[in-house]
Amino acid sequence: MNASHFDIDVGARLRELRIRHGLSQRALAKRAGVSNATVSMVEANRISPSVSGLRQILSGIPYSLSEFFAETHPPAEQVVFRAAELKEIGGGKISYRQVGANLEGRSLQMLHERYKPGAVSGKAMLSHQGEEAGLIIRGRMLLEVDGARYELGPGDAYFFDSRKPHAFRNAGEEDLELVSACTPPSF
Amino acid sequence: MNASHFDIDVGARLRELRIRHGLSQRALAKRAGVSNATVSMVEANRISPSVSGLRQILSGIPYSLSEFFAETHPPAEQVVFRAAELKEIGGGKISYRQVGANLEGRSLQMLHERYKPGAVSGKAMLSHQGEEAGLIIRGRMLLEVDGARYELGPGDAYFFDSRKPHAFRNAGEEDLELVSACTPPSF
DNA sequence: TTCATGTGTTCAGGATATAGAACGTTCTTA
DNA sequence: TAAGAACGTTCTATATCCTGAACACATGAA
Repeated sequence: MNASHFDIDVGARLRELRIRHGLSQRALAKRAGVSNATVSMVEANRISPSVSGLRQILSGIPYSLSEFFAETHPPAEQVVFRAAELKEIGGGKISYRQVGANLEGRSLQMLHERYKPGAVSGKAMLSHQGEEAGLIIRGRMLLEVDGARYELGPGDAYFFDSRKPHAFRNAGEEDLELVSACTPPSF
Repeated sequence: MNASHFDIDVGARLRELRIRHGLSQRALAKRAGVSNATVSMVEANRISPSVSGLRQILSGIPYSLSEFFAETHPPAEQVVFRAAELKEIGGGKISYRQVGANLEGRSLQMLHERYKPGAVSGKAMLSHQGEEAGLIIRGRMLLEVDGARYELGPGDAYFFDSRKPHAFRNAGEEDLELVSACTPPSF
């Protein structure tokens, strides 16, 4: 289904979190209300804890199951991206300039977008969960989300669930310029 | 620590996913290589499956543990936020204007930021995992990430892992204006 | 009706996780 | 040195999960 099923190493992940928070196995066990032996064996992958058991262990850090199983992203390398080197994604009437080079494994995507007058984009229905937001820098935008229409000017912004059908249009005579962000990356 | 620990209902979640994919308990059990009794009891929350057991069940859908435990966000309400109604978060020399009213349960946060000359902000060490990105609209910014310093002008952008220590400073004589996004929300 | 097939649930026994107490090691401090 | 405390690991009885086989109910066909 979704890519990247590099089945998580529960033991290693627990150990990593515990140590990052400066806790010993016994300290964590005490805070969580479980035995230190359990923590030890879970970390060594000698046993596979029940979901409720793992939840209890994590409560001592504290961490939620969602956070525990959230994909771990490799650290970012390049920090600053000059205006000239922003990667051009679109072409023609719409220009998407992406902040960041390789978004593989990232949870955030930011774009510097330019729409020529009359340019339209958008998606009918969406694949995966996510959110997107944007803020208008220059020009006028006509936004349609889930059937409703809005006209936005400089300083105005939007925020919605990516699964809703949506469309963007340059509603003015000059170029439309905006900064958008979405999670997770859609390209 | 982080808010929103509405402990997930494992049984209900599994049942929801199974039915959404048009599978009976037995069909799922067969594909996953477990007994139908297990699926039944897990869905009824009569037992709390081991992590490995749950992983095996999910392999029949298929679903990863990450996807299974991913927070389900309530649908967004308001879509458009006028420049005048963007919620002001900071004060004084730095103004943060947040896109979106209530970010509880959201994974994305976007800010329209203004720094007066000399204004500084940033964090030494970070609590939780996440990423942040930004794009300069006006003015000059001095960015420090993990010890390295960069000067950015209009159109320039940044992207880094939130856990790295970082600081922002208005390095010019005029106001600094930028759009930033981070995940997950830090306020 | 009667049979066949589908659904989800419940039961008893073998497999596995967990608690509590022991173990061996590595420090620090006297 | 030795004593003490902290660390992670290992042992054994008990609690829990998980299977394979029944169970009860619904639907559709003959």
